[in-house]
Amino acid sequence: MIAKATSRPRGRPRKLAGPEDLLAAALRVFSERGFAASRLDDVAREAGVSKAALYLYFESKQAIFEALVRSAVVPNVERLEAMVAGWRGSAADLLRTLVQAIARIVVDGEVAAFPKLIIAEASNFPDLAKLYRTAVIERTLGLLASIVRRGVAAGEFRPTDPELAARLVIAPILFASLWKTCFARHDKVPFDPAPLLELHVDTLVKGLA
Amino acid sequence: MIAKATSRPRGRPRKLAGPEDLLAAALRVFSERGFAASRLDDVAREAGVSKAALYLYFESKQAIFEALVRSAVVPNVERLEAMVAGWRGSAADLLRTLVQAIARIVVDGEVAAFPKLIIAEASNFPDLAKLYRTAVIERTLGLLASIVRRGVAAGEFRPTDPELAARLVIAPILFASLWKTCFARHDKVPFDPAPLLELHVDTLVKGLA
Amino acid sequence: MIAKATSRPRGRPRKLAGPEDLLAAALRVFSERGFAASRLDDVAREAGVSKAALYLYFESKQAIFEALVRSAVVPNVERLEAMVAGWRGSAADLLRTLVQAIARIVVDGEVAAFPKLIIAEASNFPDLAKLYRTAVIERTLGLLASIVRRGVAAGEFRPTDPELAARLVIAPILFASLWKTCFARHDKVPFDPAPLLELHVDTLVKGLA
Amino acid sequence: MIAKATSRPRGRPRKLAGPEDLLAAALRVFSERGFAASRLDDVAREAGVSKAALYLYFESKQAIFEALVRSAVVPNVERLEAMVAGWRGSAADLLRTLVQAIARIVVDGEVAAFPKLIIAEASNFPDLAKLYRTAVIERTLGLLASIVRRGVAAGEFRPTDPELAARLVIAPILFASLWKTCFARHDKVPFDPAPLLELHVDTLVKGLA
DNA sequence: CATGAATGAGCCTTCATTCAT
DNA sequence: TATGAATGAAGGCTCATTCAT
Repeated sequence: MIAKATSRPRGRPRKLAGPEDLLAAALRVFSERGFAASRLDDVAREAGVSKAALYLYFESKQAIFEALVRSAVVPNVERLEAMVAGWRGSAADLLRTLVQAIARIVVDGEVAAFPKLIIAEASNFPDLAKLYRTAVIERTLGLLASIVRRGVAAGEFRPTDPELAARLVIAPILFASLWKTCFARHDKVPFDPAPLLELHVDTLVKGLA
Repeated sequence: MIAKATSRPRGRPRKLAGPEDLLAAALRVFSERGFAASRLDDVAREAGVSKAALYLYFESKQAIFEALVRSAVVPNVERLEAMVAGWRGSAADLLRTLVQAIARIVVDGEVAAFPKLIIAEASNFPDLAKLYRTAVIERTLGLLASIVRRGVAAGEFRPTDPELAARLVIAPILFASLWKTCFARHDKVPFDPAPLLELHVDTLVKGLA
Repeated sequence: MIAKATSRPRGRPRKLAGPEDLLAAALRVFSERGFAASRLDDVAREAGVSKAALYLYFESKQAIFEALVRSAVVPNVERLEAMVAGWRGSAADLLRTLVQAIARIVVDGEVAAFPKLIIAEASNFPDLAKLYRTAVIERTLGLLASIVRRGVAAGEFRPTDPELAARLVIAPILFASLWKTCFARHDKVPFDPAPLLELHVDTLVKGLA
Repeated sequence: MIAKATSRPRGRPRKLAGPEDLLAAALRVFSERGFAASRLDDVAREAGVSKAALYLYFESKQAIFEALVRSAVVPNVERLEAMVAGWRGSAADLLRTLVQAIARIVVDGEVAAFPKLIIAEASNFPDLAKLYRTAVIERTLGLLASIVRRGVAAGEFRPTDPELAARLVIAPILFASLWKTCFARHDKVPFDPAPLLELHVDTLVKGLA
């Protein structure tokens, strides 16, 4: 939901903590309307600033989007990588944990709209697509592949192409994210990704065993 | 091939058979650039027609999109339903066959861009999203759910929520479609969905057993 | 003076003879305000068209300017060249005639504002400056130099660098043009270029003898 | 050198002596880009000062321009007047000397861009044009006219309208200044005003004799 | 005195849509 | 039926100008 700008006393006083507030506003607006359909006016209003103020911190509309990817998405990937690096249990358990962690980010988190955003704008902004692919997708898939590889090495899983398996792991999470951002609005019973992903991990682990 | 269904007088080479050619052009253009970024100029030029001519058959840009969904996607669903209705083999085999059939449509077919298109525009055109959901997604998921149900009833699969399982079936196909339309352009080795989907069915059937 | 758009019945009917009307309007507006300060809104209003209509015929504001140079200035140079080519009298007489002809174009004519325009925008639009220089200035100077050369050869003038002399011929005409477009507005006695240029030719011819 | 007139306390290296440094910066920037295309940001950066600081000394962008005319141009006129007042030689020699003096200012000097600037902005800033005309042009023309008058009175020149003759004197200098600021950039052989002006004075003196 | 931060107004450009023919 | 010509409504971006500090 897009707020009507936090009421501000009056006049000029406005201390912008920095670009972060603007990015937060942009995240909300882009999530709601998509990138192309978002007007900079909307972003500015959402942030409680003038349109021109956006250009104090960003060179263009697209630059805002790119900064958003870097600031809001990439850190999450790093958190996931740290989690995997420190893991000591079985590959299956790690898979389950990771799936839930990713889902918390990409289905329930504030960046839930990103997959949709990137998919929508990939062809119009190839640079952005490449950035997202390199900085987010490939790193996440690599993480998942490494787990599968670990499971295969440990005899937990049957021999399997880890790159393909990684995509199988991601696919239902992506599905859940997209469902939520595109269709959940009209669901009769509210969409709950948890049982879906539980069944997903169950089935996948069993299927890979 | 789109737009070949409506019977045409045969014989006299018309200037314009009707809306079908326009839709075919729109499909090509929308697939290339996305809906929002496609200019009606482009569609008209691709169809070899004046821009104004589009308005002889369609009320608006969005109406073209909607007609496209109806004409290009819905028939595919009907073909799939027919295939399932006539099936006599095992649920697992049907699943495998159906996955391949869906992938042929949605990954290799000319409507491969539709998932991306719908995802991109769902929030801007809620009516369209609802139409696609009702006419395409839910029918396809229902189809898959019925197969799962059949497999469970036959003892082929362990007891499983068929609605959830249906989503698990679809997810990697959707992934493949989106990958192809959004990222495959920059793949170093050309993206081949076949092995991914094979592994998918293998794993899923095993996991559901 | 910029008119308020010739009253037009009402509604949409408008037959633009072509880009010429737009260029004529642009000439008036640019002459009045200069290129940078002219808004496309003004040009459109002056032409009695919508702003968007300008883009049916020209790619950008600058393109309008360039078209203006080509269409409104270059033909004049060609007329001058023809006049010189056909001349049979003395060099001094030709000089006098040519000075008057140039002045009629560049001081009294509708393109009187061009020297000012080009001078004002030369640094902002180097391409345009180069075009004008090549297509107008150098050709005109070359014309004048050829006359001087002819006069020197005929013993009418003392030996003189024709390129330099050509610039001396032009300078007062340019002065008159600029004075008219920049300062004449506030003259107490209306500015009349004729006696100035007469004295100019007299003095110059005598000085070159 | 601009902005060196107002006495400064001597000794303590101040952060900002006052408006002079700002004007010097403005002169450089305006000369480079022209008035309209110069951003106050550029002027401020060139002066090593914040944009807001400009408003401590000047009311508006235009006010900076006006101050520039007064501070950078007018003193030059006064110097010329002093030179003429003290002259004891022939009118022809004075003419020659004065032409060179003016050219040193307006072709080679740091105010070389002023004619172009004034010409470009005359219609947008009529007040400025009037100021320049009164404070610079008319005084300089008056100076030249007085010399011509002197030469006519002394029998050195034939009877001639001194006001017109003054304009003939100025015209090639103006030409040289404009050529340098607008077109010299693309000259194949570097533009040298000296021979042009030498020929100018020679011819003119001979023509007026 | 000096500035960082912010803004309002404006301009070029685009595009879905319409109308006269 | 079909179109060329035209437009209204926006949207991204710029910049002179102004406060609070």
